[in-house]
Amino acid sequence: MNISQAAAESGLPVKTLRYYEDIGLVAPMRQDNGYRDYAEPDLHKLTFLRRSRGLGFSIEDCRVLLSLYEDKDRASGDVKKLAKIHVTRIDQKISELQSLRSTLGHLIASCHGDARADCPILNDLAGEHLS
Amino acid sequence: MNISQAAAESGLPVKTLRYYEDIGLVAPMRQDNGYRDYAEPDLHKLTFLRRSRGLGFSIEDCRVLLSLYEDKDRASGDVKKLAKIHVTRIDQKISELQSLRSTLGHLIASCHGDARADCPILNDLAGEHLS
DNA sequence: CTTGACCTTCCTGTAGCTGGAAGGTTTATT
DNA sequence: AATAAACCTTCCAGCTACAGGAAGGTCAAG
Repeated sequence: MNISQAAAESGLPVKTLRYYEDIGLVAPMRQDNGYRDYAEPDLHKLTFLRRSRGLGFSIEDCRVLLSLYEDKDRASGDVKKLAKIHVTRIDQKISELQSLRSTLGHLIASCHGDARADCPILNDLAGEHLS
Repeated sequence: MNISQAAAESGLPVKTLRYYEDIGLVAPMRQDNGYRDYAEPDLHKLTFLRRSRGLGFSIEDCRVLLSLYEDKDRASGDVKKLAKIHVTRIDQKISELQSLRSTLGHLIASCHGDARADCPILNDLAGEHLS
């Protein structure tokens, strides 16, 4: 199967498939003319990657997940551990963003937002309340 | 003032100060020996940048904010508008992350996480429920 | 006079691709 | 058969916002 069809079936861009081969994630066979030839197992791996990337796992996470996926003797505990670490990172990111959102929300609420020059948002960014 | 002291006072790394000069954000004078010479207005701008970056504004956002900050005739509405757009982006990111977190949470809860090979997380990533 | 702490510029690398150039192959149309 | 369109290939550059490090100049202390 040519690269464009593999891209269509996996839901990933053509460029991404070539990139994944470059970094050693999914290396398809080659046809006589040098074109990449994606087989069923390759397609499964690509779909697996699209989904795990979609869940925010890094490429290196995916590399581990993929090896676990292909290792029929792996322990599910290994996978769960990785997923838990990932959830922790996500939770941390969420709370950071919520904190930012709160601060910005207050600043926006305090700014009259008209044609006048006085702006509490800029004043705060400049650290005016400190000097 | 030398770069390392400017870094200490602004709370930004030395590397970042040089970078900000490269991209035309804060360009200090030079001493006779070629060393950068940061003056008060430069320090204010650096602090402004540290704070706005800390609130998650992109460098290009900061460039606009900085020009508004230096424009004594600007309208506070312009600043408010930019801040609101930024809040929208943050809200979107938060809800994406919450959705991810929820999906991952369900997967983790469904995985017994022991030494057995059967793993609902990998099964889901592989799209097994579809085939 | 040397040591160490500064400072300079320049080059490379990070994550995860995306876009484009230059060129070969295959397929469809004329 | 010729040509055009649509594929495919490799390789190189660029994106964000810096960080790390090499090679070399400058300055203050002992």
